[in-house]
Amino acid sequence: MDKMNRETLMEVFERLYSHYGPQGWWPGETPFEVIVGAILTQNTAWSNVEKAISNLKKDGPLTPEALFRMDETELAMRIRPSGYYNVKARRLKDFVRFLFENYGGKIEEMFNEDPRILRERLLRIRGIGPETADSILLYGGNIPVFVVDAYTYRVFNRHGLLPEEISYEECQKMFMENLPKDAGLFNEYHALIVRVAKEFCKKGRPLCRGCPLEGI
DNA sequence: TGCCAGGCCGGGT
DNA sequence: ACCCGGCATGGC
Repeated sequence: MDKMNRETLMEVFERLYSHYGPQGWWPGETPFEVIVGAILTQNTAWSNVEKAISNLKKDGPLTPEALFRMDETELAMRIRPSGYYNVKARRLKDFVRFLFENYGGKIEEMFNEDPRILRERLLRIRGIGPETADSILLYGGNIPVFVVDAYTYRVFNRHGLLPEEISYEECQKMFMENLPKDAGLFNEYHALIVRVAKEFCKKGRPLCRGCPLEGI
């Protein structure tokens, strides 16, 4: 079951990359927009997040200041298409408050923080768990941390590369200890996993005919 | 028409 | 340390 090693991990990447090419993640114009998207996409289809972000930009650029000023109820109404809009409005407000209290509302200043410390602090914000924190670090700050998500488990488990019962941290460690610490690589790798999962690794479909990882 | 989507929290064992 | 219900919209 667990035949994970450096060679396999790189082989998976090579296959996906040569099949799909670069994915150009994260979809978002600014690091702040990436962070907003990371929170809004929790257990939610990206197409819904796009509508929400579009609503947020309706009358002005999407900046920390704009969200800081916006009434939470108004914010909730705007992000309604992304689902869980009440909890997500609070999560966005909590993050922005954190940003202003600690880094003067400046995203660049936040990413000047030691990544290890920053991850810990992000995790203490309500509504930011391991995946969201790591997405913020990697796709917002270009910091080399590997993002693990439901697709990662499903793809690797279905191809017999990883045991089902494995924690987020363990799974992340597996990737990071066996791959060069390269933000560009981690960026593409995660995006490619999402891509192949959407096409060949849907829930309740054990067979993946034509999957680029077939027979690995 | 139900199931699913790039999670996370809080309360209960 | 896990387990589970709750949170909610839009697409297929």
